[in-house]
Amino acid sequence: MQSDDAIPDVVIKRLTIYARALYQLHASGAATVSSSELAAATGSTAAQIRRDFSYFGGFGTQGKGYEVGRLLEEVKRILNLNEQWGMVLIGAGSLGGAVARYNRFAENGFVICRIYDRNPERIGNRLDGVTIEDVATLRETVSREQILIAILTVPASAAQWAANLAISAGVKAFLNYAPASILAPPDVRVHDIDPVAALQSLTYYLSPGRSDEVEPSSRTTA
Amino acid sequence: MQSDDAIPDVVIKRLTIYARALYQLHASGAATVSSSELAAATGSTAAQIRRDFSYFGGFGTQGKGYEVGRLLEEVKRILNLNEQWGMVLIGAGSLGGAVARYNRFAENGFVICRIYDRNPERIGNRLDGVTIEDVATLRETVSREQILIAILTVPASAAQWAANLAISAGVKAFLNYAPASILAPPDVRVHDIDPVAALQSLTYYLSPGRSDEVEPSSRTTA
DNA sequence: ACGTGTGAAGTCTTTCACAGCG
DNA sequence: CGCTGTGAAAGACTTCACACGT
Repeated sequence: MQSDDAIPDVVIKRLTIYARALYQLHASGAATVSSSELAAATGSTAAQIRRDFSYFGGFGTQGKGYEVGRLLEEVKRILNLNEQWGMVLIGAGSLGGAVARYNRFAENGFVICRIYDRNPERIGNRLDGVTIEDVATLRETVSREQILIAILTVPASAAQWAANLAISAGVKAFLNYAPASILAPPDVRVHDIDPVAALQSLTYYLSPGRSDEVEPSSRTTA
Repeated sequence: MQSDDAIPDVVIKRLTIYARALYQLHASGAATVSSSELAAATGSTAAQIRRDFSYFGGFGTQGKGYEVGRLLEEVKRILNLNEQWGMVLIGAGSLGGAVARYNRFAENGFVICRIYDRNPERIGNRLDGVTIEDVATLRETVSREQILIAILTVPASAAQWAANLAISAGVKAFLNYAPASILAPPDVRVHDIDPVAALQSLTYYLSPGRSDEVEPSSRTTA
């Protein structure tokens, strides 16, 4: 009741986008950036950016803008990006394999420490340098190592089961690649990555009837 | 068209989640579903679901609920899922390879027709049965074949360039795997998939220093 | 009885617009 | 001056709660 200054989720999401742009600005040697410049780089608006940073007190200088290095550090601090995060990958099929080999995780401080599967043919194999273990051993190991993040790359039919197991081991955050809704208690956060769902929401905005042998009479112009 | 005012984007996004649940319900033989049952299956609320469908006129029967097959068909119609959508993949590196081999696209009516790269060493190779072509030929082919959807799997530094090229060829929707913000005109829609950004917004909610740091004061809801 | 569809209310988010500071 | 930070207004979305059809 005392500090109901909860930051909206959507602000946190935008912070990650600002961080991405600030990394680039920093690398390119820019010293300062204004809210309108950052807006142009991220597809946001200047007012939005100023409001977003004002939730954390504001990091700018009037008349000048924001100091790029300082702002990036502040964002990293807010998002807890100054430490390495250990993660567990559940599901070592083709999707799990592709995710395990995605270099940007480790480059950004997210390290896959453990990989689990339930298929005996996969257990014992290595994937990107990590041995695939029996998912039956997940709870004991993950809770002992206090891993808080799990990546779900299991079939949809196993997703809730795997999530429940991870939650019972203390996992508090999921990156869910399974095409299924995960039900979890409020202190556990789930971020879904479903490329097919993403495409399906894009096609809503496209008029039907293109490609194959459609006459060139119907076009979009939306 | 049918609508007098625009449907919120967030409603369209939820429609894809409802579709996922309805597919499963339909496959499991369920004849009807109530808004509260669908809410339980998708992590939404009953009122939300009724409101969402009411944007399209409402598909239910009072006292009974929704007929699963009918509702699924309505959602598919709204989202334009009754046709095959051709897509172009730009960037045939390791990420592009993984995306090209992701089976769920074709299973859901999204077919990668063309694959482009700018690297001569890759051009001519095949990826999941499709020959990698020189990106210099993209504009001519994509505009002729009226492909409206592009998947971007290029490095961040090439993302805007590739997007501009695709837009000039008539592409109206992007699934953007590059960790960069794409700037596009308002009639072009971009959906970003950035797993690192997703993790970064998850770690905001995790207290840093997981092996110690048990602050008895600050608790999230349990 | 039961569960939908929807005005109305409530809550959350964005945008405006400008005071104030470097 | 230019640009931030922020009250206030506007707008968007969610939830409530109940009339109504089956």
